[in-house]
Amino acid sequence: MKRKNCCPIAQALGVLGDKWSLIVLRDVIFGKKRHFNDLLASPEKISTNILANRLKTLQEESLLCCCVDAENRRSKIYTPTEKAQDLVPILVELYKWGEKYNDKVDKVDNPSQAEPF
Amino acid sequence: MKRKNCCPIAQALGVLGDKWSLIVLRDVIFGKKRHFNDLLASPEKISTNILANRLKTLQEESLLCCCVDAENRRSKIYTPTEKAQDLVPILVELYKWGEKYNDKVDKVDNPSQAEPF
DNA sequence: TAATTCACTTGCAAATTGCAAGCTATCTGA
DNA sequence: TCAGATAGCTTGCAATTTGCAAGTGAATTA
Repeated sequence: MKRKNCCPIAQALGVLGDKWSLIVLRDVIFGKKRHFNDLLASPEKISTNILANRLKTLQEESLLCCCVDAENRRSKIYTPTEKAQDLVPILVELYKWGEKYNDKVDKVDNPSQAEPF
Repeated sequence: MKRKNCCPIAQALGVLGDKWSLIVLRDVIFGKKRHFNDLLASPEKISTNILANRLKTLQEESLLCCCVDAENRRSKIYTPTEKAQDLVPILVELYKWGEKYNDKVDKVDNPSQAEPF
């Protein structure tokens, strides 16, 4: 979704306004997850093709950088850029809003998954 | 996208994490747009079926309420709830991030559309 | 060297989006 | 009063995106 000549909100949403980008960034920024399989393991259950695609586009948007693990060359390390770190206030506000309004969704049904993420 | 038993960020994104919901809410909250055709006219060019669908789901999520205009009964008035007003900090942070990182996208090509939204 | 692991890729079905046209109830002007 | 015009949708259909399962190839470990 290209959004030229738009307000900054629409421009931000052009990069972040999909189902998965902010979930991946949450895990990289707060969860300190660095590997493909770490990111796959989050409770939202992203599928492998979507994750691979999101990692690609997030690199194209300069939100993640990727390097090969020096000690295990089949493993790649994804790290957030400063541009991604600057998403922290957005993620914090999303957290606060989600906590205020959506946090009563069947906590009881499966308490074993009650951890934040 | 139902996101039970998830962190508040994922729960918030379950409601807001699509291409259009936050654009519509931006126009209702900041643009003070109240009618279907006002919302259709935003520069992002949402189509009628998507707008109708979003207005429906945003009502189901208690983010908008809808009433008939007393003076023009074919017209409906959509107003943001308190739950929607509480999205202001999220929209502000999105604005700031979008302004910082994505605001250099061809301003020159069409300066007539340089207004925020 | 055989099995395992990591990071994907592929194929395909289902869901969502986008575009254009049409529809119904209300309203406005002659 | 009655022929447009207008507001808010709905419908049909093609294109794009998502989701699931299975498979691939290089690197690593047993």
